[in-house]
Amino acid sequence: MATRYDPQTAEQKWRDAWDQAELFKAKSPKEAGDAPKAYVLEMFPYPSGRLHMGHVRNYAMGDVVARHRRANGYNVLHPMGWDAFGMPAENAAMEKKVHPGKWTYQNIAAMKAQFAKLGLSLDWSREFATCDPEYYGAQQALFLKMLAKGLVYRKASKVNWDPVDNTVLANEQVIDGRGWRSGALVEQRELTQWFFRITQYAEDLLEEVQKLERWPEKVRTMQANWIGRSEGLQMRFEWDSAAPAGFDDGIEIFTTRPDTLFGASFIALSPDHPLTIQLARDSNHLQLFRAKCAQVGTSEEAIEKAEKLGFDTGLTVKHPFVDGKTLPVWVANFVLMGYGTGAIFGCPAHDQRDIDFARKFDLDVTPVVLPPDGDATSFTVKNEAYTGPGSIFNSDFLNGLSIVDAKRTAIERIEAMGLGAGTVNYRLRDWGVSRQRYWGCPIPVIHCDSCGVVPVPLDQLPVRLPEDVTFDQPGNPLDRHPTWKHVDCPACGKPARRETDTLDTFADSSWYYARFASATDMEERAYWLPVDQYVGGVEHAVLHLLYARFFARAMRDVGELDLPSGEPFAGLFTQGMVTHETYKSASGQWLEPSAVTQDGDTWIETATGGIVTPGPIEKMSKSKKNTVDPDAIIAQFGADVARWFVLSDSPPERDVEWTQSGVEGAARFAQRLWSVFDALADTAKAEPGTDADSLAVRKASHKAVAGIDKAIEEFRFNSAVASIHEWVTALKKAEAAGEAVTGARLEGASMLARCLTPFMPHLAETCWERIGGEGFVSAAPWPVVDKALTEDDSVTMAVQINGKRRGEITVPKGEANDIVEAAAHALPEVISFIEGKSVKKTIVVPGRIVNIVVA
RNA sequence: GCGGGCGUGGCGGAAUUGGUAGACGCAAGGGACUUAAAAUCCCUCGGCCGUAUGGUCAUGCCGGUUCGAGUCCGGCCGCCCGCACCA
Repeated sequence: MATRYDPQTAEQKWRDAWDQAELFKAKSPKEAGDAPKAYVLEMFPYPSGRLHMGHVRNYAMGDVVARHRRANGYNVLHPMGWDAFGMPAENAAMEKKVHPGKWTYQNIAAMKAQFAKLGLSLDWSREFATCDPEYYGAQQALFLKMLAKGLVYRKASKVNWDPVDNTVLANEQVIDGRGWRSGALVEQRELTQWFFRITQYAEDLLEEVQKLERWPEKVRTMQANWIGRSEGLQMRFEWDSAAPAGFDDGIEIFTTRPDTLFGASFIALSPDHPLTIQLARDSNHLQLFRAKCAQVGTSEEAIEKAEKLGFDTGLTVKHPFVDGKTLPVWVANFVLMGYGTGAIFGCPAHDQRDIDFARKFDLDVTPVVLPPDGDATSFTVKNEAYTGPGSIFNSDFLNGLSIVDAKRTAIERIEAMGLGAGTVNYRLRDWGVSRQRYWGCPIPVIHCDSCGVVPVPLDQLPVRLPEDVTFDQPGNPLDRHPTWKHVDCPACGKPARRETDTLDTFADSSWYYARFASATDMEERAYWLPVDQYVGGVEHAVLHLLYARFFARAMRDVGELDLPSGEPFAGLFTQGMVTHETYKSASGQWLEPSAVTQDGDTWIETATGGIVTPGPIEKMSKSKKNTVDPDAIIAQFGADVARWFVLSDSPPERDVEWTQSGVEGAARFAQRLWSVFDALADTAKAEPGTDADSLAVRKASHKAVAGIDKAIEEFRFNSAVASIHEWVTALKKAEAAGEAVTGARLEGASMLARCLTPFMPHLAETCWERIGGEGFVSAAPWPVVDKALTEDDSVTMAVQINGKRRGEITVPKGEANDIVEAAAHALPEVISFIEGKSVKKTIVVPGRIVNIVVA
């Protein structure tokens, strides 16, 4: 009598059993012996308190890899923890009057319970949260080591300041010039901030990222662009007019086009350039101009692009190569202080921004690059700069040179004149990490009026966050805490103050992978790192992954990590999002999927019967209400079905659309899978037969395993799922073939259970048990493929005439070409087709195709 | 503007990387079983012509290379992502 599979009882049972057996605990290097190691890591979650489908997909993928590696004999480390510092906890504290720590640990407990239901093969013995004092204490020690090594420093810098929340905002937290939370106009403020010296590794970070072959090309490109290396010349223009105080040597500029120096017609300073600021002190006009520049927001690129603003300072500088030639010094809104030196020379003929500026303010335009087909006497530039290839002209000693040669020659000349040198510039800037927040890692230094910045002695770490804090007013609770910041200077003993800024939470996630490997043991860290397979969202392509690469280098250089390459993640996979159709009610409100019903081609609101408009398919989000709660899905269908569904249809790197019918299909398939094993439950053990039917079944099984194996290795889980579907169909068909194939079916079922384990581990265990498998299938080795069974002795080849398929022949594998050719020519459809025509040649591609070419 | 990616049935997507296009799934339609439903099973399912064997068109569009192109090359069109006045 056929039975049905009940996920609710089975899933709980197996999870308990796995826990008891400590099945997923990583072995120490010693215990592992000769087994190769595999460190499989998914980006750890922020403990929001609710699991969402994006988590399910992310962790299901990592689990497939981890379980597959384990079955293939690897010593697997697959840990989990919590990225637990951050603003949501402080927001909750303000809104719900609950301490951020309490709120966070409650969320962790709730989320861990949800995680448990997914049946992930995680080693929870290494769990930590970044807000654990042990973790952030270790991070503080690391910070101090980096400080001693010069990798951390303090400097004054401009920041986005929210005047209502009294805090610094990250660039991405500023939306249309306003704070994302308070809605207040963000101010630019000069504050002394802590910085990580990430630019020290700019060259290395750029070079090494190109070598990470198991990273997506897209991410590597994004990182390279972010680092933004450019080669050029940094030089100074000496004064023609009297030098302003403090700028005696001239103006430093950076250019990537020293070949166009003879086309220079002006110098432009950033509105934030120190000289601009100095000049503005004595000039109301310039002050007003600077204010006007500041008004143009950081967003709305289109508006920003439209208008070039300029202010003539009246100062002039000398052209380095042309005696007596001078250039006016302007202030221009399009020159950025944050790149290069904050000053440029303008060559309007060959730079679009410069030509826009020159035309507006009526400045000289002298072309110096002649296009390959251009005529030196007639070539002019109107309103469009020429940025293409060509040779240099109108340029004295550079005339006739290629752009490349002219760049080199110009740099050499400037260097000889002592005015500058060829340099490399990076877009990447040092990482500002000071945050005026409570719920983050305290920066472990003390400010003393006598001694300056004094590190907190190591034996006093961790610098703990105080518990008794209030969130009833804006600003940093650490700063207004009555006692916390008042301490004696560790150096001189006089009263001093703690640093009240905390670290950017990106710091916490920049080294957690090393902590998972071992809290303290450098050898264990060296054993596990780098992470063999990292899995996470592409939204972290730049920031998190760049910061983590920086930290790995910094840890290496302060002796915290034995990792010569400095690369923490050898393999990276970025998975797509989970999307869902959106629904809007007649009154324009977003509706949850559970609140609507499909009625033929139309949708109605279940409660009211109102007409519902289905909207675009978008990433699941609370604001659009197009979310599906994993808990509800697990309660209805089981975790295996949820896992199966998010891996089944779409390629892992692309988005997957969650649909009700799709998940129902997955549930149907789970029952179908079960029936394969259920039908074999009471069958006596039997060896596979050698008859044709048995052989066909065995071939289906062995081919399927080979395909699934390859698909998993290549991160094509959807293909693995398709293979399993086909395999199951073959095994179901074989049920009708009688006693003779029972042995082959049993062999297939045993292999199938093991292949199923990475995807539907609970169902796989139940199936394994049903056919009398030994121990846990989660601990069973991957099935061994008999190569002989994956190859057929005969092959069907298409027969084409002039590239069009006209028939097919089946020939023994490896048959000689002339025999294959003869067989093709003997086909009735071929004979009738080529009758009366002359055969020019016949192409035989062994094992694939025969193509007969006729006139 | 710069950089990267992608266009295949009603839908998500396969296609051993130049060799039988549409695997597998979803949806749809038809049928079996059933008093009925659920569940399950079977069949059909790119367009056009044809009762059918079959023919023909077809992988965004145009062209090229090749015995052979979804795949390679050139040019368009469209969509997505990242960066964006980076000198």
